[in-house]
Amino acid sequence: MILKTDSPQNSGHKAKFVNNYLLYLLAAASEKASGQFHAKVRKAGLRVPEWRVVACLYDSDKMMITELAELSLMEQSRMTRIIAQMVKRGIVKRANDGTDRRRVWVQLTPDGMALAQTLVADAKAHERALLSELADTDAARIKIMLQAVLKRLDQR
Amino acid sequence: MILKTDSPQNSGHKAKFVNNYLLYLLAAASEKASGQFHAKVRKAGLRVPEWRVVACLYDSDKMMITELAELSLMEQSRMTRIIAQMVKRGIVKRANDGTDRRRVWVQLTPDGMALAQTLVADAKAHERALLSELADTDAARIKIMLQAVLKRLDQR
DNA sequence: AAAAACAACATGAAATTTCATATATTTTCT
DNA sequence: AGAAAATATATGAAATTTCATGTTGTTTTT
Repeated sequence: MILKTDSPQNSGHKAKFVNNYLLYLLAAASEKASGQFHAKVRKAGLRVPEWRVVACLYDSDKMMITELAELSLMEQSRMTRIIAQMVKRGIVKRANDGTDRRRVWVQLTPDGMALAQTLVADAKAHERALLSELADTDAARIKIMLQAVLKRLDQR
Repeated sequence: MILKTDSPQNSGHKAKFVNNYLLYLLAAASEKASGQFHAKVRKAGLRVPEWRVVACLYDSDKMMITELAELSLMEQSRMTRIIAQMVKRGIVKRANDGTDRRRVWVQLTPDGMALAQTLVADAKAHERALLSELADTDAARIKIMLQAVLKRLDQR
């Protein structure tokens, strides 16, 4: 019986780390799944962080800078500047809070809302297509699973 | 029978978009799951993109800039500059290819390798802890699922 | 009712990132 | 072989991001 010799690259049988590492898989899945849609976002004239703001405001109609930052997974000072730009471009507006004068409420303008509706519809369509591609895999239940993961992560 | 009135915020029964949107769930799960470990990375003196390089090189011992960029989910020009910094700090070194003079092979230095070993061990421990927290959920199978998703995404 | 602690947002300055494009080298095509 | 296309990396310049900290306003303590 003839034994195959390992190729030099492989001689040690060391299992690859990265491609089997949860945090990498999550990051890679996120990046690659988002790629296509983010191209659409840019064609609509928004950058990804701005799209996140728009999507958040589509759900809530007004949010504080801090809330937007947390939900959009960004730092507050960055969000402040992103909002400033979006105000200039007429996508959102800022409003004061009647009782707590520290707060800034951010809302979509009519233009912003139009953008939001278009892009959310696109996002839903894109998601349907993506999920249908995955339908025959374990991956079909991925959303439920990710929601469970997030719940755990938020609990700690 | 008394019917509850909706709170104003909730009066259209509009289902929230963001928290049920696959691309958001992926991004949020990735961010939040990584948070803790990335703090360790920074304590070890690396930033996240640098840790990614180190992890890749732990697996492969030499990689081209382009390969590193792709696997680390970054753009090539950014990777070029990150590598330049890491060379200065003695974490990696650059080497030429004998036949193709365009290529730059990046390798860990002994110091870099030591760092890699420590951090990969930490990463594995952190992953074990994370997965054990999720063990009683659907989420336990998340890695298999994500690998399936990535396979699909890479196929297109 | 001060003082202290906390919370929300803003901002300067350094560093990083992006985008477009340049340069050098190899491959492919005709 | 020569031209054209493709590949690998580098780089200038503008824009964004980060980090630390400042400011203002509110809540909690004592």
